[in-house]
Amino acid sequence: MTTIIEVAKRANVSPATVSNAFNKPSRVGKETLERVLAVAAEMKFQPNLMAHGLRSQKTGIVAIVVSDIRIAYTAQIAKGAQDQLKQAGKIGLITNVGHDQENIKAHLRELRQQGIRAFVMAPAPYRYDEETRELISQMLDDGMHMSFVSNELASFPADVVLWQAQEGAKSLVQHLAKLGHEKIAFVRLPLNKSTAGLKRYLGYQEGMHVLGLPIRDEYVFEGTLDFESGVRAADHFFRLLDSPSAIVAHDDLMAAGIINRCYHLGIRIPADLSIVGFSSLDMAQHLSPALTTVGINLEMMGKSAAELLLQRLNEPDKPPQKLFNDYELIIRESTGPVRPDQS
Amino acid sequence: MTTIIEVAKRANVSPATVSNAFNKPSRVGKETLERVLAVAAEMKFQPNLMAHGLRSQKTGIVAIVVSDIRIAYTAQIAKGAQDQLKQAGKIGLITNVGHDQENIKAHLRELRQQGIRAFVMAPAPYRYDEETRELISQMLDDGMHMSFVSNELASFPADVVLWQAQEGAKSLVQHLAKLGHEKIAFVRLPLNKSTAGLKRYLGYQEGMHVLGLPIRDEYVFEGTLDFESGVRAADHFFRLLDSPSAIVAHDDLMAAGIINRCYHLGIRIPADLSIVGFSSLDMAQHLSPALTTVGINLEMMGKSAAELLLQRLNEPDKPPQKLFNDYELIIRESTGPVRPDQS
DNA sequence: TTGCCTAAATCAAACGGTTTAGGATAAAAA
DNA sequence: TTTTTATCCTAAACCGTTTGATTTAGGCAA
Repeated sequence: MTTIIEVAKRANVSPATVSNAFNKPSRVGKETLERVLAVAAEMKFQPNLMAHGLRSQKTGIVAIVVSDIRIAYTAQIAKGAQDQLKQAGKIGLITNVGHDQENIKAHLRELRQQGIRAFVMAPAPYRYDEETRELISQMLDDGMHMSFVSNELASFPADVVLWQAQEGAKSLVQHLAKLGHEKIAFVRLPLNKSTAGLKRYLGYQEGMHVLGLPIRDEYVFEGTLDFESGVRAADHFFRLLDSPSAIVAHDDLMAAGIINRCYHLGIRIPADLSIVGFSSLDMAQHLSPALTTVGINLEMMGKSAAELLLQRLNEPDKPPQKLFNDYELIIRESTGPVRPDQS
Repeated sequence: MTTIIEVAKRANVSPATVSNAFNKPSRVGKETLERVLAVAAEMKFQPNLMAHGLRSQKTGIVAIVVSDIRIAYTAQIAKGAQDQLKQAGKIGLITNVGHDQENIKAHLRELRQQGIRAFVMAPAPYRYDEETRELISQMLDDGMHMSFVSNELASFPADVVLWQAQEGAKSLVQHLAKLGHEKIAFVRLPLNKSTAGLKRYLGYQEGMHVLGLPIRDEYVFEGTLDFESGVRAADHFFRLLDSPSAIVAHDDLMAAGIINRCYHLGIRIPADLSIVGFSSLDMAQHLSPALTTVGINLEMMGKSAAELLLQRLNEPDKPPQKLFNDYELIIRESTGPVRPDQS
């Protein structure tokens, strides 16, 4: 383990100068700077994280706070953020806080206690409650830096990366319309429960409106974010006298549930019914049929969030930014032209 | 931020005693110990990780080294390990090293340089090459502690947690046999590429042997660990004059590929064909049909690995342990009785 | 020459714990 | 009573950096 002192000796300078060479290059003469850096590189010197953190009260560790790393959605964001941080010489500590609010707060407080001052937060698919938001707000006031990957938290005075969920939903509807569908149903989340849920539903509404199609009450089913909801939604729709020819599901997982129900009922996709979802699952492409979906490059979103954070660390007083990532309509097997007798 | 000094003052002892109370309780009188601990708890004292690490050269940080956190298999193990470590007051740093061997080595070296001395390693689904194994070997010699979640690394003198892959494969074959299947095919990985691949194949062989069923060359297809291989395997089997009535796939992802091919060919599952896989995907349950599979509690495996590591940290000279986790046969929708004309 | 200013490099004191060596006290042994 | 031993506790050094204060060395004007 080469320390700063050894480097200093070898370069004929004091440890302080070596430190400055790394942290405040401007304070060091050009000549010396080069020499020190060269020696450090040669000796493969890497500043000790502990010592650095202890003294400077800045850890170089950025916490990537996620709700459930087991979910592909989350994992991709986390990976993207971690990669980006690593590239900037920082360590991204992926922290799994679950969705119990007490637990979340305890985690955040512990991280703060440990001197971690920078956070990438990706709460989805869960949400933070009022108290937790209060804590976050406090932390921001205390000078911590945070960058959110979430629609929910867009109101905080911090950097946020999100995507045009509403536009995405609209483009799904338009894709279906182009295939001749008019009886398009939607499986949504409770509107007051999730901003993402609302956005997607509004997009559906808007899409239908633009096309001059009516939104029928019985074509909107409200469920929760799971497979089972898809199954129930399917049952609901098929029980209608005039059942839809296409279904937009709030999430891939719900779409998978619908597909499963169709499988059991012998309903052919896309011959009898078209289905689309919103990309959360890597697996969507491996379903049978493979799911048409609106995809977001989650890894890129993680990267962006980390990048915003890094910028902020350098320039703390920059006004908060909102970054919109592009979505992409991924057409796969689950959508096809409407059956003539259905339209 | 309450420091050890404040606690010391409040408890009328020296900082050293507080430190001892936490780290070497036996060195402290019963009376004092209780008082100190009580005061510490009351003040919500948490030792500063940096300071602790700096002085003691033990970080309290355990690196959880995975190849790709985006894969559900990996994420579950990582989560389990992290939870367990957290419970023991340590921080589990999930580190995504990818599968480029140079990168892996660089990562490991960096972690070492940072004073991290304890590792949970879960390389799957990738492997470490000879050079990387050499480095790991060195690190073990240098006194680092490692705990592996992998069949591949069972030969190292370190703790390993694995599962009875061979038995699992056998139980799949037996399940199919009980349903009347005799023409059972297998999709395997190249045998020299992965220990897991070999184990599962051997289990298939053994299962067939016990049942007195022949293993036909044309019923064994060799592929790689992806969806596409499943598709190709399906095509191969269906081209046979006497095609199998059941397929065992090395992995759920391959099984998903087979299912997809059947979907397109109009082959009904399980009426015409039964399919089973090995649990790697959370999504297996969301396929249509839901996949019968051999499941392992990956989170538990992660927990176990962390637990072994923690034990070793306390007792460095314990002989290395191998821990076998139980598997579970999860019967879902993709298997059913053989068609009379098929047997 | 003297004085003043600036830039570059150094010094020494933290940061918040752990560890080592040793001091005080009390109990046990001589 | 004195010496030894064991038990608790403490003072001070130390881990590897950073950081304000301080020194040193030049450059330039007066």
